[in-house]
Amino acid sequence: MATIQDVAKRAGLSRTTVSRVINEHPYVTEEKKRLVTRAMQELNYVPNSSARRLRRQQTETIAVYVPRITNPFFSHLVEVMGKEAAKKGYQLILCQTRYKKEHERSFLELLKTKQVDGLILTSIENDWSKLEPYLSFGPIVVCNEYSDSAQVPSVYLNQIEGSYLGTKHLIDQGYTKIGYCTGNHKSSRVSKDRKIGFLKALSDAGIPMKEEWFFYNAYSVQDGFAAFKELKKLDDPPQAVFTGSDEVAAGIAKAAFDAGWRVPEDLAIIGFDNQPLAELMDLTTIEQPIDTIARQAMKLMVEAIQAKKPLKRKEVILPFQLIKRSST
Amino acid sequence: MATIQDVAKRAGLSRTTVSRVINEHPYVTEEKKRLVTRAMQELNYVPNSSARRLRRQQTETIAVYVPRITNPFFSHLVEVMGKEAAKKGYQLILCQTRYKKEHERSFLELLKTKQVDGLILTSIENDWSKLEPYLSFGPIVVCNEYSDSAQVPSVYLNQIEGSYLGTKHLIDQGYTKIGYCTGNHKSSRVSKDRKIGFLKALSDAGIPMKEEWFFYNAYSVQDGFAAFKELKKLDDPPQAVFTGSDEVAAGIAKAAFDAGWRVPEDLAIIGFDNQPLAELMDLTTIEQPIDTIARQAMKLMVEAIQAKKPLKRKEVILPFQLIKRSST
DNA sequence: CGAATTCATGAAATCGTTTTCATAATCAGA
DNA sequence: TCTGATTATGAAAACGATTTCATGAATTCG
Repeated sequence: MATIQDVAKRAGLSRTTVSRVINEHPYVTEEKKRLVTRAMQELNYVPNSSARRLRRQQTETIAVYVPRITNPFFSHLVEVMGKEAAKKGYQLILCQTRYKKEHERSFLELLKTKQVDGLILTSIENDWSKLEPYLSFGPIVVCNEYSDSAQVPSVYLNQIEGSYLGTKHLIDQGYTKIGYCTGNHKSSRVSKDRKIGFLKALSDAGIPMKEEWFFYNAYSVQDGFAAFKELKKLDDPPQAVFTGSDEVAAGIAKAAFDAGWRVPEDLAIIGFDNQPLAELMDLTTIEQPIDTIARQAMKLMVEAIQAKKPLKRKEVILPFQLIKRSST
Repeated sequence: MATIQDVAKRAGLSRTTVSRVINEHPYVTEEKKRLVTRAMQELNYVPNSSARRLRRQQTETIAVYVPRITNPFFSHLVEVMGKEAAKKGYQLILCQTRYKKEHERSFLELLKTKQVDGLILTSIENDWSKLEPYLSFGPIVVCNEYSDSAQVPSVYLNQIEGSYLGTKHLIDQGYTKIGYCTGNHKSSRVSKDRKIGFLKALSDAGIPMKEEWFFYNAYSVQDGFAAFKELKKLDDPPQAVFTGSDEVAAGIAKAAFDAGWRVPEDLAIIGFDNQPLAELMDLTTIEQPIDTIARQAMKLMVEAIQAKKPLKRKEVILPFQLIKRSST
């Protein structure tokens, strides 16, 4: 492998000048520039990024935390972030926390050991107090998930409004017995807020809720199947169900259909995210502007890295949209 | 940020000894080991990975190329690879080529500039001759996609067999007018082989094909909708259709259903991949052992990196499985 | 014309590790 | 007790870039 020294020798110049050409510094004559460029080509030279990283103290790499990349919501988020990052000359390191505190923490070392310039968190497993100390090693941007105590920029949606919107829609359609089927992850602010919004919509309308209409730990299509199985057994089942994702909604819809129930006559269902699957299954759902979230978060991150200023708390709150289809 | 020098000073020892403790070299007394460990803790020291990379000439990072991470087939692949990589102490850099030659090429620089130890390609856009030269910079493993000329390990499935299996199934069910709806990407060996297998199954059974029953450039649910629209217009439409993905199959099934067609009576449909969506829509499909592919590819990659021997051509060919559901 | 800028280049320091080499101390065997 | 291996440690080189500093040439300005 050719080094900058080899190029310098071949061009009959110093390392410094070669470096200047590479980094487009001023004060290099056209003639030397040509000499250097030619030498680089002849030697098939490329700067060694480890050396550059060490000297520059930056890596041009950003870590993105997601629970699991197979979750379409997160893969969509990552797709857009990857595109944006590439545009701005950054690489993306993918960190799957798999909903585990330990995994999340283990990836934090990336920032500490200077393997990445910053962290984008799309989910938070640990208490913020556990993450906070890492801020001294580089910027962190939170996106989708959020935390009141986090003194960093966050791009998110007001999930209270989102679930309120969806629940209100069910109420407006005339349903009064409404179930709730979500992940309900303890450490997740998103989960908590969705529940708050749901309950608020009910109480605003003076509609009662029933403990047995709550189904938790539902993330996948399979979980939707299971939830319907429970629901079906009830003496007094809900007429409609609010879910935390299109997968869960689709699972319930499919299971209901297989059991001979009609949607929405026997059971109305509302999903969340507006994934391709929701269109396929004709599910009413609540759309989150994933592209915008991703782009905003990446923009904030790059700004933070380049400004090298300490990050301040800052909230970018984006709107939801209800997509009405035939399942409600 | 504390450096190894600071630790050495605090412990009253040399950099060398500290380095030995960090890297668990022999010949350090327990006493000094304690001294060093304590100093590291007190200073909250972590080795700087850029420096280590530079000196060691390796990055403990692997690049994975996928067309788009939102494609569930690829996100599943990446999920498993990420898990395996983490287990073995490697990071994953995600490279989305977006089906573009230029993007694919631009990411190749990662290997050249020593930002990653190796490349796993799950799709190939450029001719192998364009990629070949990069082998001198580090190992490349091909996975899912394959190329006859590539002198590297490949983990893949014999797509001729896969599509033959699916098509044969349609024929066995009694269908004689069979359509074909896939991506048909020119540079993709997978595409080519699927078509070969499809045609072979037809010709083995003495069944004719018709040019107007071929639909190309179909990747998404939307493309499935469009394909059905075309299909519906035909005077003599096929009775069954072989597709290249569950998304496309689902799109066709949905469009058919919306148009009042019955599946499979009016149109039988077979998908590919066995994604959750296939179960939801009750689609017969062909399952690819994604977990195994991913694990095998990652295993080969790590071996290649650690052996530091030049890679040889090697083929790992895995079996398909037909999942029969109600769409055929 | 002399002084002050601006332009152009290179030598050497620097980034923070790991590795090689040298050296001293300890231990085992004859 | 001497020899040779083994254990334990540190000084210095190496990894390959960028950046600082110094210096000389060319240009501008009063």
